[in-house]
Amino acid sequence: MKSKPLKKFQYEYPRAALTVDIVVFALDEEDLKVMLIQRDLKPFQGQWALPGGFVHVDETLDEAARRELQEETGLKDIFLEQLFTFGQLDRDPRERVVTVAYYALVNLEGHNVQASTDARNAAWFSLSELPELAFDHATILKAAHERLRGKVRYQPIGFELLPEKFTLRQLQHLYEVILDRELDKRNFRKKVLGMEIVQETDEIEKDVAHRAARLYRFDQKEYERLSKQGFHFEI
Amino acid sequence: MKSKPLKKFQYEYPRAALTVDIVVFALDEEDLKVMLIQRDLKPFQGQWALPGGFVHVDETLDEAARRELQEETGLKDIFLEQLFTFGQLDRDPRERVVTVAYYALVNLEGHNVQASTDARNAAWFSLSELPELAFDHATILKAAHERLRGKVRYQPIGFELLPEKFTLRQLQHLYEVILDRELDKRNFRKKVLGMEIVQETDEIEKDVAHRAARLYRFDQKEYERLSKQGFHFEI
DNA sequence: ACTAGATAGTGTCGACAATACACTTAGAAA
DNA sequence: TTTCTAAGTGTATTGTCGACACTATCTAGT
Repeated sequence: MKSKPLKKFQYEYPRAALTVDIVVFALDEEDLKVMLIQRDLKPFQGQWALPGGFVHVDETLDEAARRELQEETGLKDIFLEQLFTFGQLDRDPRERVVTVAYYALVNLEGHNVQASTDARNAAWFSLSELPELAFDHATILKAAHERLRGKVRYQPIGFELLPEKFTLRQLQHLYEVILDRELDKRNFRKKVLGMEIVQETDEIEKDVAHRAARLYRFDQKEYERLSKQGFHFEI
Repeated sequence: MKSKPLKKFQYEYPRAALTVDIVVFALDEEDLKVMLIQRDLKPFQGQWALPGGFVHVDETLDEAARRELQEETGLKDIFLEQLFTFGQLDRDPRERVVTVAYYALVNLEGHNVQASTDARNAAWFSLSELPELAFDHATILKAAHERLRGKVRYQPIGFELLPEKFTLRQLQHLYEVILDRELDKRNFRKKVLGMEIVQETDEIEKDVAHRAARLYRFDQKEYERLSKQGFHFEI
């Protein structure tokens, strides 16, 4: 049996533990997905939870979030943004734990999650078919979803959910899924192509059983240039 | 001399200290103001800083923010919202301190700050005439200012900066100061009165050396009712 | 070779919202 | 009574949003 470690870090007043939790969104043909981890330790053993863990004392919050994400899901170099900090007293049954929640956006094609993590433990869930979640993770997930819905309309973060080259149909589908309403194809194209941040490529999609659509690319540089001139993205 | 307290709270791993800091905004005739506290302890002794302090292990983050606000400035029952959590490694020279930043909005007429705090220590500063700030508080203040500018346009939080009854001129002035641009009087009135959340009272302003303007009141109930029906506030 | 099936791609019109713009009215002070 | 200051009010123009339907292109199947 492993001996109990010494508790050698001492403070004058009790301190909350600090964690990060990450809501990772991805998109497939049907739906918005979120990545969950099945817990193998108590509490909530066996239940699904957001990826996350304790913040080390020598790393920033962003670093902690990226580290945990890579350790638990294999994902790295993805869009990651702080969401909110949750500090309810009873959110962890063991002791006082404050968690800084993040949300991340990833395109499924570019990042193979299965290859880099234990497949028994990590899985994508459709937002409409969530299992019961550990801790207050359902609350966190809901907040992340609301943030995404709100933010996607006036900041071009949605592109993070798509491969580098995408069709306008994919882009429209993305907004339809996140905003949960149908959009008019012609009006959508008019609007997107009217902004000069979506760049036509000379490629078309492949392996489709119908007329192939043109591929476009998001022009980050141009977006930043226009933003400085007061341009305001909006869908 | 006071004896050194015992360090009786022990943990297996080192823990960051957790604080809250609050950016309190108010508005006067000219300008947007922020409340600062002059520090009487090291580090940054004598320098100006945001009100704030350590989170107790038995209180939520919101509770900590409200408690610190009342202790240090006397302000209570005011609009308060979480802003962002700052976790740079070197933001406090003593040790690792993570701070959950809040911003607050207060109307100067309704809350007498001077009466309830040590006047040597707390003061309002115009955003254009800030002193050098302790820690990373300049960064936090900037983030709060940006959040306010962004949020005031699509959520009716600006009213928190005005007295219960206000003239449309005051309301317009508020938006002009926060958004930092001039607005057209007729268009502004048309828009505000067109939304049904600003309620005419039968009073007019007093003690002005010109024609007195009508006073209006923000109708929170009506706003909530309309919001549920999909109404979207926007200035 | 032809057909069926599926999605790509395209323009106009009407409704409503945003903007620009100037004079009269009311009250206080001199 | 005059002057000063801000309150209060309407219209015309321009720009944006939303509704709406057909032809073009490619693949797969017969």
